Amino acid sequence: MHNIDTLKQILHKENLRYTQQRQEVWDEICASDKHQDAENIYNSLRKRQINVSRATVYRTIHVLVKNNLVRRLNLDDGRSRFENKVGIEHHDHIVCLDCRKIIEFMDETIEKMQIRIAKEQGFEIVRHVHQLFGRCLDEKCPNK
Amino acid sequence: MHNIDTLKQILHKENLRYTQQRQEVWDEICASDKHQDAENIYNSLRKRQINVSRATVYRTIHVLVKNNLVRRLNLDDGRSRFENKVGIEHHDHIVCLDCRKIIEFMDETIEKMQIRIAKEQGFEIVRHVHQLFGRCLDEKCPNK
DNA sequence: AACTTCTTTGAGACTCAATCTCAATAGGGA
DNA sequence: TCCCTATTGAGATTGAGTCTCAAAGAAGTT
Repeated sequence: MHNIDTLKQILHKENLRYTQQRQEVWDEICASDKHQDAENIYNSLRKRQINVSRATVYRTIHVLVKNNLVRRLNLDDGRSRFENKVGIEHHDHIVCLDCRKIIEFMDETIEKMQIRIAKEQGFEIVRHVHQLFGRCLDEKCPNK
Repeated sequence: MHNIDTLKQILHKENLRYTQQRQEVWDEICASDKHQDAENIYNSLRKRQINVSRATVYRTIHVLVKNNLVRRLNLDDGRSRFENKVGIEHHDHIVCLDCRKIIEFMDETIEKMQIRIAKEQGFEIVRHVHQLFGRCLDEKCPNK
């Protein structure tokens, strides 16, 4: 399976061992598009009878983030969320303040403009955060 | 002084009392353009012989943020930073990953585009976060 | 397969920003 | 000035995330 090789590859590169726990954490992040936090990931695994500790979940996430398999999202609610990056196009996020629904967006023009703006100020961009917080028009949203 | 009236006004509106501590916290945030965190604000006040507790610093900041006198910045380093918003044009931030220098930027085109993008997805934007993280070319920056 | 070496894991202690508690203090209207 | 109620400060608490260290496990060697 493709996910196994991807993980084995980066673990090898980092001189780390391939373990069942690391595979399970990576699988869990890939299996969901729900921008889970570490506690969710931990609970999902436990619920499926997979023994793994919080410490291992956090430690594995660090490796995955460092090696660009996973992106860390900070949506200003006090905990990090994580999403698979492998085979996924770059995008930013729109978040509903009422129902916490998350929509992804990407605009090539904005992407280019921010690189230019940073360059004008003498910066080489490494990463950026672009998040739009607001209220959605969804019927199921609690503010209706 | 203008800052006193501004604060008295919003405290009155919120049915809160005007106190020396609240004034001092607000003054300290206005006095600096350094995007201070709560601990910095607390320490600066203590250094100037002003008695105030951490709890009061945090509580006052909440009121100021809620009433748009102050903006909370989350620069992914685990604590919030604060900047005066009164009489200040809207802007976003560029941050150097090496020296943590913070530059402000504003682009009217991007501002408009993000409103349009959100609207297309059925969102009314309330606020946004746009941060560019990278490396600056400053001679004094530790990565040189 | 057994041995060896070194990494990883898990349970729980710990950290640190931020929040909460509650008795003592102090606005501010009458 | 009195009274009522909000505010304050010291320290306890919370919660996400990190660290510790003994036990378990990966993987190369014989």
